[in-house]
Amino acid sequence: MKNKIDLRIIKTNKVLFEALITLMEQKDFEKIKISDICDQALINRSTFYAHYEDKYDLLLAMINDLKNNLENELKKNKEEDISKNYFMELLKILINHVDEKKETYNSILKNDKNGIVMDFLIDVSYRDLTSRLKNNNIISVIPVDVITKFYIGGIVNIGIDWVKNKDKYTKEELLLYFDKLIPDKV
Amino acid sequence: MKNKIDLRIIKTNKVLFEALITLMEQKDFEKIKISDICDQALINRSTFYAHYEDKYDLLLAMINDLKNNLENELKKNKEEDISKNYFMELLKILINHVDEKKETYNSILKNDKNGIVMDFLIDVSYRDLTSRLKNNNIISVIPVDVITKFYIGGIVNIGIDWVKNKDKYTKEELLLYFDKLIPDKV
DNA sequence: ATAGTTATCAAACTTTTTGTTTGATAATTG
DNA sequence: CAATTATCAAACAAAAAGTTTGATAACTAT
Repeated sequence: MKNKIDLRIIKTNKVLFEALITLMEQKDFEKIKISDICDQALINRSTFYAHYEDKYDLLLAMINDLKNNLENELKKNKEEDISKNYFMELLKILINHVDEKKETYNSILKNDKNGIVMDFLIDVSYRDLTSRLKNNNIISVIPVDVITKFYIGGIVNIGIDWVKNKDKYTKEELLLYFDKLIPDKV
Repeated sequence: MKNKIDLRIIKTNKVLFEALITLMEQKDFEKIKISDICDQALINRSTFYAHYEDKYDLLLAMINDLKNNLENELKKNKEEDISKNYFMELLKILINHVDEKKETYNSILKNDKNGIVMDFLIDVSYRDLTSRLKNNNIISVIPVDVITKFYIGGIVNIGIDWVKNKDKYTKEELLLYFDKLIPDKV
């Protein structure tokens, strides 16, 4: 009784993800029909319904997949000393992760209405960001989660710009900008 | 030959806007049917099509209306000395504007996929924000529009939080937070 | 106040898209 | 290789999107 996942399922998911990304590059999510997705993915429409309720369900699955991917990436690179301030390390991993999946992120960010990407970035970076800000004086005046939202908002907004305009500046410059813009310990 | 706008048109637009806002408070934009909007607005479906192509068209019209509204607000309050640094003034007007239309902004921000609100906030505040940052040393290291995107992103992200959780902190506190978080001239 | 204009309406209709069901077939697993 | 099951095509039913019509009521302009 091994619980191996059927290869066909994996394959179907893969082509559906790819199809949706391709289509989202071309047009607005609103305008994409389920039949468009199936045509692009070369699968039968009834197969789509065997896996997902609707296209929004598919989008959420994609975002979730991305999140898991990032979390694994972080786990791999971060079994070290917790006391240290790893925020810049985290940003570096994050930037590389986004860089490798630029098309996906570009498509998704355009359609991430409820800020799900924003939310999981907050999730992922909350601890290290507050750690970086710990001894800074602003933290005594403003609620921590407000500060966090502020800097994550800034990071994501620059990130969106970077993803959209791939070649305006390099990964290294991006990282440098973040370092300058986010206050360090005093 | 006066070109007065027919009252019925104004009225229809009004009820359509209100209907969409009401529905967006209740459910996701994706799930809202045009017939839902018409039912809520108490108008005939063919009347809807006489005005808008689809519901997305309606949403865009609403956002545009909001933008015009804000721009008028700013014009009224800013015929003064240009040389002065008005950024905090601008934020104050902005906060009041959003506060007066909290429900609308709350609904729209949930569905503003392409960052249209973000874009028009950048439009509106670009000049005064760069003016505030002018003599700050970061501006020499990082491209101006990158810095702008960073701080606008932060402001909007806190703004979203504020709009969603109306009573976590007051307008005055919000303004104070912005003042602390956005570096001033040296 | 009224004549002329036009936005809205109800109702019936076509087209598009969604969602479901069937049984046959081919791919995968153990 | 036998058993399972995901995919398929094809035909459906149901829901939603758009369109068209001619009648009516609301509005504008004189």
